Amino acid sequence: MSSDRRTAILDAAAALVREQGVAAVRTRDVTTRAGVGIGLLNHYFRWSALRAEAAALALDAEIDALFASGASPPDQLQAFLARAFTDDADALWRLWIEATDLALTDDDMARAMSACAQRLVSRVETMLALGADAGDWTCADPHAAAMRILAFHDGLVGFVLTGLPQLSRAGAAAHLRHFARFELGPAADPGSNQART
Amino acid sequence: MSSDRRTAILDAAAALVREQGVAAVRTRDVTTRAGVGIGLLNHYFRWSALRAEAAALALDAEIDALFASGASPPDQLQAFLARAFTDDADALWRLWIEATDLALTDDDMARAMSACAQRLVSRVETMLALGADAGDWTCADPHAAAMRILAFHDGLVGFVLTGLPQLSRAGAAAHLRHFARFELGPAADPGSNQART
DNA sequence: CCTTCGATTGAGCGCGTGCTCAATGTAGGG
DNA sequence: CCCTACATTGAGCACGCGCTCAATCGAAGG
Repeated sequence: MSSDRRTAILDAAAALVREQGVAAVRTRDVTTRAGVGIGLLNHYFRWSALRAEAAALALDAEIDALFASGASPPDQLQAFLARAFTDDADALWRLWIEATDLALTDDDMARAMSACAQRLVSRVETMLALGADAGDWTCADPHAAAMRILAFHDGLVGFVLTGLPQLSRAGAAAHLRHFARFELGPAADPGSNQART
Repeated sequence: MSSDRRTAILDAAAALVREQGVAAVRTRDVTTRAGVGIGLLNHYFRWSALRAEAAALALDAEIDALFASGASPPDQLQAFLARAFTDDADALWRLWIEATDLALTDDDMARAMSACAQRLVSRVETMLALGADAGDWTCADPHAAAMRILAFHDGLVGFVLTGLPQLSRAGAAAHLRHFARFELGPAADPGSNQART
């Protein structure tokens, strides 16, 4: 089927968006990368819709990778905390920030990001709930706790990426662990020492 | 002195930026509002520099208003917590988010916002330190606490403004109080008796 | 008065970018 | 072999927007 080219365009868009963020990518970048003519992109997509779909693809893939279904809740939490401030995650968070910002004025992006955000919250929420059930930590209200952890996480990521105000990766990571301990109790602290057995 | 017109342009830019954010305002909007020709704006400014200066003006004024020098630390904290999620503050936070985003690619904005952010942190920091000295609450590391509170605050504001993920103003306010209690101890939250919603 | 010179104006330029559309390619049915 | 229908192409269009620059204004000095 000829939708080879269609998916080629979508994949190229997702890859570029993942690498450079949503703001920097142009239609011509996508068609060049996909090896097709400019017209074909507009035959299959509107740019705002393609851009939104590409961003959602890239982010969903990342979210899925982060919360690997096989891992135990403490391992998932550990992965989440560790992944937050590594430099190879910069492009990802930058994408998140730019997409969020675009969603303020772009309806397609708003729709796509709404699903993404929903998904992320529910992943964190179920992780927290499962961990609480398993006795890994205590968490009275998983949804509220997920919202708080994500809010704090977003704030810290913003500081690290923009430098407004300046905050080192190590400092941000320490703050996030500090907060996780507060939310989930001392048993949940994965960083200082693996005391749990 | 002819710099009447210059300051008229700057004031018009600051007012527009305050009302509509940095992303939506155009050079022609500013010259129209200031009642001058398009050429005069370019005679006195480069757009990126004017936009950055206008944003800094608007934000600095707001920061100063928030931390009125006469108020006691607990009053200042209450004002900060209360001001976070009123609807008339939406435009302000939207401006903050857009300016932060722009700073990623615009050097002028990055410089201006760096000073702004620095200022905000130091205001919160001294408020926390003064309150701790006065026995209003306990705070071992005012700078770190200020960074954490602001990070959490930024994250919540982002959620409320973008709806990604959805979060009510009331929920956000409750979370912020929750966090303040975590940072400063129970003594810091006058409304904490029935704060949970 | 005239001259000079900075302040001021706005039509128009340059450029980036999403998108159009007539032209061309190509595969399948008759 | 033609015909039809869809895939594909890319030069060029439309539009927004920051910025230029020749022209004009106006006040101060002589």
